[in-house]
Amino acid sequence: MALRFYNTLTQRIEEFTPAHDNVVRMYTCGPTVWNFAHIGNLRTFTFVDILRRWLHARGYQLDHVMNITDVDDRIIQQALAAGKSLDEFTEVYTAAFLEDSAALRLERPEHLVRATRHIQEMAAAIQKLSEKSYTYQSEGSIYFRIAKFPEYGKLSHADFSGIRAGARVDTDRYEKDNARDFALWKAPKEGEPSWDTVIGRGRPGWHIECSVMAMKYLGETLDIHAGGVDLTFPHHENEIAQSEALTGKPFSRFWLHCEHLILSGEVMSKSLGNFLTLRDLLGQGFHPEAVRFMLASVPYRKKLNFTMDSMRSAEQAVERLRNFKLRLDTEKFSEGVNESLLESTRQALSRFDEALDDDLNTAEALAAAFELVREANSAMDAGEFHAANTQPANEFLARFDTVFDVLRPTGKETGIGDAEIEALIAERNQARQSKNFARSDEIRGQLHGLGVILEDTKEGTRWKRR
RNA sequence: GGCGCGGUAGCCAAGUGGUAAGGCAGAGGUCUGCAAAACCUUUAUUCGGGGGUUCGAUUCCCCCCCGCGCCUCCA
Repeated sequence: MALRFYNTLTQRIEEFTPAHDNVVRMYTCGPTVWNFAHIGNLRTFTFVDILRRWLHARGYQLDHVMNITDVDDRIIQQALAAGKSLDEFTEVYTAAFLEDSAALRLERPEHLVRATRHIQEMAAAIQKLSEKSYTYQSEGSIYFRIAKFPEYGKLSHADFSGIRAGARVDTDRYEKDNARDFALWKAPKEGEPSWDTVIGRGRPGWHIECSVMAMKYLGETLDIHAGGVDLTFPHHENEIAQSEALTGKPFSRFWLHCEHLILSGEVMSKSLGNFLTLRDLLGQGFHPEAVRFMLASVPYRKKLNFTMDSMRSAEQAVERLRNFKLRLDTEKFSEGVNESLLESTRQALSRFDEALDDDLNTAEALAAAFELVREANSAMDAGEFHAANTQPANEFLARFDTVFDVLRPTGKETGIGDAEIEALIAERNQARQSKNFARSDEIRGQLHGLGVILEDTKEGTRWKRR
């Protein structure tokens, strides 16, 4: 079956192909750089990465824009409190975000764009919306009038026609005609950053940046727009309203939303104070690949229940896969081929592909991988894994790793080179021969301290870094 | 109240109208100088509860219970 995704817009699973040629035009909402990203944020970015990689594996080229929101209320507030300029302040967290992304092996989008570098374009877009009478001014700010956009609500599937301010909507705070109207442009305030533009001095509202930057780099209709579920409303709904009011064309054909990461029964969030950063986990000794595995292993439309156990579990699971790879690379297999295993390998591959085609079912894809690992291990144990089975197995792992990318350990400065390790192992084996177990255990312990783990097998000692 | 998601073994978690994937942990075993590491085997008569449809439901329908999210800044 073909590649298909659940589209929030239609609430259905739909077959996906790009609208034009072979290029997928995709926009995903990136971080607001006012703090470190927590692993809930990173889950969404990992989902985007898996999406990218799978589209790529399926033969598509990518033209992907991710924004960095570097101006909004929280940022301004924090920067002010820190006594820093907006740029000085956001630079720190932008760099941190890029570091985290690199640690998690998230592919870099073709365009990583910053809101503050597109202020004039936003102003121009707002001006155009005003010319089309989609806006009104109030106390120096400019609002989008949703009553002018009848399709408002089509993404979140809510009916906003019977307009009534909800009990929890603070109607006093803004001078708005309708509680759901949203700010396109905010009046300048003393001590806050603002820009001079064709529509006057001020700063942009949150939603306009995505519409403007998406269309600037990708055109009026995107193939895919993705982000976290909590952005569905109002952010993405507002993006649709603005963009489609502007162009009269559908803003995006597909809308994909990643579910939340849950910690102790609640959504991980800064405001609840129950958040963990990647740095926290790495500080506890977890490997970045294990974090990546943990985040990728639960299909994106399911809530991910985070526990320290799930972290340890991920760590072990990655190790199991690597051990298999190590065996494949180091053991000597007799000539010939195990036909039945060859067939299993083929089946594992098609099961893997089919799973990811099915709205990125990563759990199912992993099951295909682990089942093959077990079968191949059993064959190896029984001496029924033959030389000609090596390449197909390696090809499977290569396919697996183009998406999951966890097999290669993140290089650490262990302070010991391969040759040195080999030499110590040779010395240890001599010591073992002469029953000098004190010395052999000493070497084992020494290497262990350097993150090198020895495995004594029938075929001799092999080692791996951990 | 509106919209949406979910409740499957100790934990995480797939899945299908035809009799429960996978990972971790646990138990047993193989290997080993001892270990470690690794590998293998094993672990839910049962899928929140109650009805219904069906030859057959965890999977479809109805009701109920529980948890969560969005509806306000939020990945």
